[in-house]
Amino acid sequence: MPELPEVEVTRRSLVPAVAGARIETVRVGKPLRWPLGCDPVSLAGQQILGLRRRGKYLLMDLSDGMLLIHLGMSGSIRFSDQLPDAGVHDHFDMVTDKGTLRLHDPRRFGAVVHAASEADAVVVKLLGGLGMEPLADTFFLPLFQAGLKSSRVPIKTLLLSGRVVVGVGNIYASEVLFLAGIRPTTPAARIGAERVRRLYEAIISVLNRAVEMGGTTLRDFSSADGAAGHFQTQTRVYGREGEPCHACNAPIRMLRQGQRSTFFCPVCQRA
DNA sequence: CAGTGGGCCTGAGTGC
DNA sequence: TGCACTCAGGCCCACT
Repeated sequence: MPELPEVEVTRRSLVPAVAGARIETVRVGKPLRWPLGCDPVSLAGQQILGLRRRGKYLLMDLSDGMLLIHLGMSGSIRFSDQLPDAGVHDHFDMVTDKGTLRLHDPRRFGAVVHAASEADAVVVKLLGGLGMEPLADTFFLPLFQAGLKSSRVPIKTLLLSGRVVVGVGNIYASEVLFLAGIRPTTPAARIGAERVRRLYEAIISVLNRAVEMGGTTLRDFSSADGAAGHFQTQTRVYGREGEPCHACNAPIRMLRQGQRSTFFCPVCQRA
């Protein structure tokens, strides 16, 4: 589910709830992708100082150390002072004096990982290879251009890898390539400067708009206060195989790249 | 070194 | 109704 917009929507809905809260107890359920890396009891008494985001990771700053939270494919976070008893897919509960933060994740590709500090080896391992933040003012076109130039991988695959720019997942990758008029299979290095610029701008505008619309809710994503997103009504190509392109009426096509489906318009995306 | 594919999990949907 | 199979929003890691 969660690509950058969904994680950012989660972060924004969570900040007012958790900022300054004091942790009382932590309960972990079934194993997630990685172990927590600390005794849950050691988190009790700590204060939540802030909640940042890096790519699709949420970074929760504590009075001593931090937590890296990833939603994987099926994760979502709720925060409330009156949650029901934990269900079979609720694998992390953090009770604070302001309410309970709960990670719900049926597929358990998500994770909550403790790090002693930003310099902790686990932070380097998980965040070290990440590309530029597309919604930050550090997302520079020349660097983006250089990143594409140095790779012969299909552009869709490169976007998904997060090595050049982070946060563009399977839905938004198809969408931004459509807006830029680029075929998903085109080797990144072979895209002309003008189309690279259009792609750069499409990434910024699509992700921003998705955040404004509360993210994409295909199945069960919701923000921390339970609100569903609406961007799924805006997708031009994703999930529309066989349906007419909104721009030219040609049927949208689907193909597989690295076990992930890609949607594109064969007419609008020629280069 | 760059690039590819397997695997981690569960649930929903499809076709027989 | 049941079973086998495919697919789903991500990403690390072993391999070529």
